[in-house]
Amino acid sequence: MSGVVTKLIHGDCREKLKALESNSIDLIITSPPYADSRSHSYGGINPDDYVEWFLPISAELLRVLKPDGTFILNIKEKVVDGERHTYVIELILAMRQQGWLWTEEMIWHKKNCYPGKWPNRFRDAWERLLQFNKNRKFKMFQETVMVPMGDWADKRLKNLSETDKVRDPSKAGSGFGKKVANWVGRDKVYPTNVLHMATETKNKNHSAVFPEDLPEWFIKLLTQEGDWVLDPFMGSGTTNRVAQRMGRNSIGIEILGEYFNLAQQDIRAQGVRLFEPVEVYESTPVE
Amino acid sequence: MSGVVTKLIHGDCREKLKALESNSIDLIITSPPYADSRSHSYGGINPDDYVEWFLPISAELLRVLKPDGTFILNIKEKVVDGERHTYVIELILAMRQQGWLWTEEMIWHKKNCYPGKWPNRFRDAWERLLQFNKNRKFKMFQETVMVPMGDWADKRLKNLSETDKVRDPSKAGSGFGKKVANWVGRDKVYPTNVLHMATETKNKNHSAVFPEDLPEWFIKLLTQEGDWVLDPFMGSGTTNRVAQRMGRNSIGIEILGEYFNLAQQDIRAQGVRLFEPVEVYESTPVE
DNA sequence: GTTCCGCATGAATCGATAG
DNA sequence: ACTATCGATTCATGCGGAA
Repeated sequence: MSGVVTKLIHGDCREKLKALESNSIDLIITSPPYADSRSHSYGGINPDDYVEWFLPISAELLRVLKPDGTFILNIKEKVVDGERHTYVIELILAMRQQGWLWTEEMIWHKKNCYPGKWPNRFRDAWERLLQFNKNRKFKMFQETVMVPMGDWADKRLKNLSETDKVRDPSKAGSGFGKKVANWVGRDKVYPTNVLHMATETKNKNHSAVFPEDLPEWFIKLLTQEGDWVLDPFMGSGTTNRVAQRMGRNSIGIEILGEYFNLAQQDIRAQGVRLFEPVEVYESTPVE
Repeated sequence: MSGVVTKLIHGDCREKLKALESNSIDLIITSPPYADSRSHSYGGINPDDYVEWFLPISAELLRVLKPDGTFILNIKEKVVDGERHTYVIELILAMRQQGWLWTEEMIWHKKNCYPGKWPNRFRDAWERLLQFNKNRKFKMFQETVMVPMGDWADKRLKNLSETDKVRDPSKAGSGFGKKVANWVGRDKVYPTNVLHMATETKNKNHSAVFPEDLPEWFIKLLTQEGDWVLDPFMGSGTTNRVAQRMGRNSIGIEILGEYFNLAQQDIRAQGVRLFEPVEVYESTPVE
């Protein structure tokens, strides 16, 4: 049985990333501190300085990612002076200058978003899941995240008409045609780029409420067993805990001792439960 | 009874907007041709030229909008060379330079999105609904779009991903039940900034499938009866038809004679049905 | 009149082939 | 090498006709 390595690093990712090997990571997935939040850890980055702050980090991430790997960045801009701040879209432009490809923007629809009422806006129920790559070709295992077909399929596919059995080109000349017969016996369809996931309600004393479903979905989609996953803003270790459970090696970096200890504790405990050889590396203990 | 004015203008909005009075419009809502589409009308704007093409138009829109009015821009970037193109986010930055405030970005989740399978991306199930304002203070009537509890619960349940229901029924079930308890006695809730609406597939001879629900939602939220609504890219007149039905005056501009005639026909017919005085202005007839 | 069921339709994208 | 065209793939919805 292959052992799973979960490496936890305590420190500032701006420093610690430099020690990682180039082209060694299959998937980077992280939810960095949004501007002006978690002010106790990374010093409360001013929205206007956010791009400048993040670029050195994304440069290191570009270096450590394998050519066919993927970087998933979960982020959302804050409201500043009644406007959505532009640091996220500016970051996208700057990262492209850096060499990243902006492959896709998926939506995390938060089904149970934070309650509240404001006079001129509604509750914010979504966050960006920005997908960046080093190359147009990258690893993706779509069949691992297929979902059950909608209810319509039962009735629709019960008995097929003649046109269903052949390829029926669209009348509108869009070049689109359908062959319904291909769908018979299929019970699953590919998902879309809108993910419906509730936020985690169990309070982990971590400001970012990253549900386990989220890293799990991307780890399934973008890695195989034995691959390497990195979260440079580990927090309480959700990504690494999921990766360990799924047989992926992972690295997590966290600056705050409080979170680092929490993550280390959880992941060690899970390693024991999993009955499989798990090595937990760690840097100097934190008190 | 107050008459509703629906003014339809045939021509290029880059020209026709100049004739409109400054500070006269309460709500602008439009879905401009996306880059490289509708090539037969606006000449198929190249993605790289999109910002440059749109800025003169948004400048006019800024002029005609009332200080407390709102501009809702429905748009989505294409994939070019395997990447999401950046013209939309560049447009946001450029419009802010022009004097617009980028108040919010809402998501239109298209429940029945275009089918297809590609090796490195999933089906695109969402579009941007960008909200721009001239001032931090603007008109908004939130209570008009409150969702009945039943509806809300129905929609929420429907939008739970199937995997969630299957994977962890107990958790999902209990979470939902708990929430429901909080809503007892309340009959309406505020919506979020994620709108779940299906595209219209009925044959309208118009490529853009703008569901009536979409303008209706924003017209309710951002205008009152007698207010003025503008759609500079009218298409087959969905926005104006809805505005007329809701007792709002409106202006629609369309460059293509085919769509213009379609819109004019529909809106006249509806005016008769509504039993209320409706004036339909039009420019030179199109054959 | 209701419900049921068949079916065309859509702001799509990729890769291969042709000019 | 670079652009233009073409074929392949795919799923939820609302309409309209049938039961």
